Formats: sequence, C-alpha cells, structure tokens
Amino acid sequence: MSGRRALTRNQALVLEVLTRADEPLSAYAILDRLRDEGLRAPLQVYRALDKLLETGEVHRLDSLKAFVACSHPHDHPCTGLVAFAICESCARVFEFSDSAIEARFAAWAVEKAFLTKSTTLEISGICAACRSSADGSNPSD
Amino acid sequence: MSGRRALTRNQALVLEVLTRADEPLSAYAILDRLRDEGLRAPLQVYRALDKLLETGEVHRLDSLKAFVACSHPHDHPCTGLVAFAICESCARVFEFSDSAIEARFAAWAVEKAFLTKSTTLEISGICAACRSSADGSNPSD
DNA sequence: GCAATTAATGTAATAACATTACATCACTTT
DNA sequence: AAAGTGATGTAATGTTATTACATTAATTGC
Ligand SMILES: [Zn+2]
Ligand SMILES: [Zn+2]
Ligand SMILES: [Zn+2]
Ligand SMILES: [Zn+2]
Repeated sequence: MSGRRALTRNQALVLEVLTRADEPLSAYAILDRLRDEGLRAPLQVYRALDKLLETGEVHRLDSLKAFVACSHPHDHPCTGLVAFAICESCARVFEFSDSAIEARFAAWAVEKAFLTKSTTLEISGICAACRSSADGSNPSD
Repeated sequence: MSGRRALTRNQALVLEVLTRADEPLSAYAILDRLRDEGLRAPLQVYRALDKLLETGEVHRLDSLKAFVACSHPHDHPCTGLVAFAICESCARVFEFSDSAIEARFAAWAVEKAFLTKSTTLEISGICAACRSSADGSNPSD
C-alpha cells in the first residue's frame, strides 16, 4: 500500500464515526459521538481531523463547517480536483471529480499566472432521490 | 437601474467598509471599523451583511469565513456562477465567471438529476503579482 | 536497559464566528 | 390615532476553532 499509514487511536475513532455517518458532521458532533470512547475535548477531534485532512481521508465542507469521510477507496490519496454536491434535504454528500472542470480551472490559472494551492468546489441543492419524493422527506428513511 | 434599492444606514456603512478594503474582512473586523460610526454589536453587521448577500452586492468566502464587496459594477445583480481566486500572500481576491465551468457543472447536475441552488467555488493560491515578487511580500505595499 | 528525543494525548482556557430573544423606534397604511 | 411593517439596539447565548501547558507513549542512541 502507498498512502496508507497507521492511524492513532483518536484518528481511527474519528474516521470511523465519519465513515459510519451518512451526513457531514461538525467537529463537535463527532466529539459527542465519541464521549463513550473517552474523548472529552474539541482539540482531540480537531487534531485527528488535521491529520485525516492532510492525508485526504477526510474532507472539510467549508459551506457547512462540517467534515465527511472521503468516499474513494482510499488506500491511495484523493488526487486532483474534487467537488461536492450537498443535498439540502437529506444532507447526503456526493463527491465527484470532473477533468473538464479541472482543466478549465487550470486554464484560468495559467492565463492569470495564478499558482493554485487548493480548491473548494461545493454545490448545494436537492439530490435526485429527494426530488423524486415529492414531499422532500429523506428517501432512505 | 434594476437591482438597485436604497440601502439603510448600516447596510451602506458595511458596504462602504468592504468596498474600501483591499482584502476580505470578517464580520467582526467590519464591526471594529465601524465602532466610530456607532455600531456596537455583531448583529448589526450580520443583519446588514444578510441583505447585501441577498442582493449580491457582497459575497461570503466560506474558505476564509470572510466577506468581500462584489467587484462587478453592481447596478445589476451578480448573475450566473461566480468563482473566487484568493491570494494567500496578499489576500487579494479575484472574482471571475467562466461559462465553460458553469456549463460543466450544469451538465453534471443534469446527468445526476441534481437541482442546484447555490455554488461555492474558491481557489486558494498565489497571485501573479506575488509570484513575480520573489520574497512573496505584498507587491502593492 | 536507560537517558534523550520526538510524537501523541489530555485538559483547561480562550478566541473567533454566528444566532436567538426581546424591547424599541421609524415609517406606512388605514 | 391605531395597526402593521421593517429596521435598529442590546444582551445573552450558541457554535466553531485555537492557544497554552502539562503529561504520557513511542522511538532512537547508547
Ligand atoms: Zn475524497
Ligand atoms: Zn437528498
Ligand atoms: Zn459578484
Ligand atoms: Zn498576491
């Protein structure tokens, strides 16, 4: 394996909570779910998140101030530009990449001589499942 | 004029501060700059920002938790998809639109039957001016 | 094995960002 | 003038994130 590295206990706990969750969680929501495991302070969560963000195992959704586990197989890092579509109704997040979008951003950057370090691409709206269930209720419930 | 509507005093003050600033400002930074004008509470700023965001006269940069005045002529609303390139060195923000990117996102949404309500597109990196000044110092200072 | 170093953890306190609740004031409509 | 509406002022609180410092665990060099 390439990007895989041993997780510390706290990192493993945080990643597990995020992986189980079917919606983005705030750091404090993560903390609440880990009280039983002995976690008591926000910093324990934020430290774990920092590492997981570095390795790409977790993503932060700036528009929600919340975190999600990467939806990719993740024995390898998340490469290239990543975008997220966030359903306002069921809170599910759809992670995707699009090389055409990536190329277009790259072209803009070249044209403007802008050195890109990181990108935040988030779309908010209503997912297909929620649209087809007329009442907007969560189709998975 | 079309989208133009009278601003209240607080809205005008907040917009003026943001227009003058050459970098994004947090709500509390705006408040600090308006103490002399009599503003005392965060809510006074947030209320003004809410309106200005609605009309598109101001944008929120989620990745910075900060606000910028729209860089467009703004006797008309900011239409279509808007993206921001943010320089990590000089903090300047470059607002731009790209119909190709917009089309690509629209295509993704159609394919996935996702109903787009809003988008957050932010690029963080180093602007041309800061790249050409080797030390990374602010070229305008 | 054991001291020195480094990485991870625990805890408390605080900073930074944002909202809720409620009372008041100004303007319009009737 | 009374009622209704929108903006304002103020206080309190809620939410998100970081700083500071003491402790413990794992690693390295001897
Ligand atoms: Zn990912
Ligand atoms: Zn949905
Ligand atoms: Zn704009
Ligand atoms: Zn710059």
